[in-house]
Amino acid sequence: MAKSYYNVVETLVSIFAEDKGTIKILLQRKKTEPYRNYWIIPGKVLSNDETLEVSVKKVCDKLIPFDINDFYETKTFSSLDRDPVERIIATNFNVITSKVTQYENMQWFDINALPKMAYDHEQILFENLDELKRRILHNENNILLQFFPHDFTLTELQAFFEFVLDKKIDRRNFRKKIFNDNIVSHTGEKIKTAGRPGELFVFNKGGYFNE
Amino acid sequence: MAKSYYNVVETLVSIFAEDKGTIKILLQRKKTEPYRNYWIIPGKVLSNDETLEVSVKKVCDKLIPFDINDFYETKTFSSLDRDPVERIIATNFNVITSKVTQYENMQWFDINALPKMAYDHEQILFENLDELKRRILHNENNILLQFFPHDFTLTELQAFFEFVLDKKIDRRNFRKKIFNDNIVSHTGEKIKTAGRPGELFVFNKGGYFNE
DNA sequence: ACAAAAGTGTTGCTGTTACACCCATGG
DNA sequence: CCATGGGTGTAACAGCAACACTTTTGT
Repeated sequence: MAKSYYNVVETLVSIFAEDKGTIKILLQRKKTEPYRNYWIIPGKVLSNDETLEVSVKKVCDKLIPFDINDFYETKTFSSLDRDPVERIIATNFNVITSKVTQYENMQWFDINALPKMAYDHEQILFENLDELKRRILHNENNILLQFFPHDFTLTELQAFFEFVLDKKIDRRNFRKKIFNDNIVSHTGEKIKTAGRPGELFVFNKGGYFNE
Repeated sequence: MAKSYYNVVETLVSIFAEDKGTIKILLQRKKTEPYRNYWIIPGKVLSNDETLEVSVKKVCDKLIPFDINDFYETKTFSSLDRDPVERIIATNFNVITSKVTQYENMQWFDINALPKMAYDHEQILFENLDELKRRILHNENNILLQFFPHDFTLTELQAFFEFVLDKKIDRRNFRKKIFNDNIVSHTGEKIKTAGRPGELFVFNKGGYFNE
């Protein structure tokens, strides 16, 4: 390949959602060689008349049945051999959504139990999970509201935090902190569970953790 | 311009250094139109046989008289009109170094007193200063050691923190925290100042703040 | 001796941790 | 009445904020 100043650029869109106290990611099964039947982060090659952000929106429009209005870039990957065929520069974006009905050749995976992934896509994910967790713990950009657009019980939310922190949290201390930080509102509604019904809460729009 | 999947990509390299308790950035004066005599973040167009990281190293080699071994990407910018001539995708990297002798057409600027900058370069800087400050306050990747490879007094270090936080810090509390977090070592050396000489310290290699 | 900057401790406040029992519901 | 999960308070501890005087050097 001749030296040139033109490059192929792609966006990769890592789509995350909360599911039963865990974080899942939506991956796509690759149907062609190379890496046939491996899983990939969905994406799209960038044309020279669109921005990365427009490209991300287009990918989301194909995969998510409602509008996305928030996402963020994590990193750009440019190794010469990340694609065996030609050098493609990949910029990864993270999107948070609700876990929605499934699509052809797509599946939600727990981020702790990823399938065999093509190219450097597992690496790309790994390099961004710590940052994702940091954003969750600090509720940056109201990311918790993106994970929980619906109402939820504090037990569900606690399970999610325990997943992110990978450790048990005391129930009383957790509730104290949540109420103290003023990030949730009472709905008065209850949800039926196997035992005593739990109260449902929603996230405040402007709520931020201290710091 | 015809639609194509080939893009021009450039690296921009924001070079920071500590100077008398402030953060300075090394900018380059543009000598040609457009934006003649405006200031730019130094950079370089990427060829299809080099990675972004290699490109960053090449830029640094031209501008800094010693080896750089640490830098990090901040964000990729892809607006269609960020360059009036053609669409160029820019990935910005941050480098921390020591403030060294000056180069032709280059100058160190206080990050709070930037000159007239070309293109979207001021925007690119702004979008990354908060993150830079966060890394400093948490000493991520031993970034303080990169800012202070030499020895320093606690008064100097405190001035730097006050600059980053944009507020006064109590001297006693500051020293308590620094010693508590175990990130500096005594050298026993003193430096002459206008009053009582201050002790010089160095950063520990493995020292991290709590969190 | 005085000017200039470095060095040093204590107290109150605030947030975090650790810990165990009662309550509401369904079967 | 029992099984299941939800809801609640208090005490010890740690980190953080506020506060002023003494020490070392150069002139």
